[in-house]
Amino acid sequence: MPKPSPNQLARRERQIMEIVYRLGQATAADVLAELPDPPSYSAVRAHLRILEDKGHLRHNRDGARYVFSPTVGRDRARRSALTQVVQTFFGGSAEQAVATLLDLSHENLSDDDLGRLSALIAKAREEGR
Amino acid sequence: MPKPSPNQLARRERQIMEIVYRLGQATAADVLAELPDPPSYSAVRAHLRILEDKGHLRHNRDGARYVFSPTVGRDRARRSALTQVVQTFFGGSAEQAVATLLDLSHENLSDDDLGRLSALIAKAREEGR
DNA sequence: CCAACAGTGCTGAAAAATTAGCATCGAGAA
DNA sequence: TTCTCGATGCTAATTTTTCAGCACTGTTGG
Repeated sequence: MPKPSPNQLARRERQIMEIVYRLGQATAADVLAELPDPPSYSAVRAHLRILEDKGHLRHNRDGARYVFSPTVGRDRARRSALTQVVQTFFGGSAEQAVATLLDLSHENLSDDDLGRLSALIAKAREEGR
Repeated sequence: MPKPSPNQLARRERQIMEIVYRLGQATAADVLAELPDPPSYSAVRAHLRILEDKGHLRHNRDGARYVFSPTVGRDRARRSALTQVVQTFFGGSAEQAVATLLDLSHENLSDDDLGRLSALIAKAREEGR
């Protein structure tokens, strides 16, 4: 089985994968509701089936319907996505990425949040030496 | 003029945009060299022209050839990309994203890097209160 | 000046993505 | 049980993406 590579996905497929990642899990109806320029219901189901074939999604039955979830674990998907962005937009500099992230959402970060991050960095410095 | 929305791009178009973002600017030959499963030279040029039509790229002449660069400024593209990832994979939690980023590349971060970040956080805490 | 070369614009066609329709199956209520 | 509603699997057709070829233009070195 080939490893799921999000970069190879077509436009709709990618949109759907993002929705499923964002929701954690989703039915065809859920996806349809979130999709921009939504196509028909059966079109969405067709995509879900294809994405399952390709190994990006799997489904569990819930009564009569299928609930889809990503095959790649949450944490791994997160790391993969961040790595991608850091490479593409920050020349591989994680420091720059963190700096931008802080600046980007400093209004949304509470003092506690910042405290925890500060502690994290301190710990990293400890381990680094 | 519609705002360039990377999420609407087709597979090849997105791959090409990522290359141009990574390189900062690029000629058709540059893009071709970086492209996986590379098509013909003229195919790449066709894509570049279309991307320019769509408003994602612009070009400057350099002697005989065109050098393409993104229309969206570097900083804005960075923020947009990070926001996207934070929303999709971290439920909007920038703190979690930063934490993952630190863990992800703590091996690549020098003590100086961490020091700078620490200062950044301290500054954010100052401003926040 | 004037080849030789590298780059461009455009067009038409092959390949892939995207979609809707239809027949079927299963769960739950009466 | 049996009917009904909602969900599924599949297929075929339209639309979009992707691609290569060709004729033309500009640059540059001899």
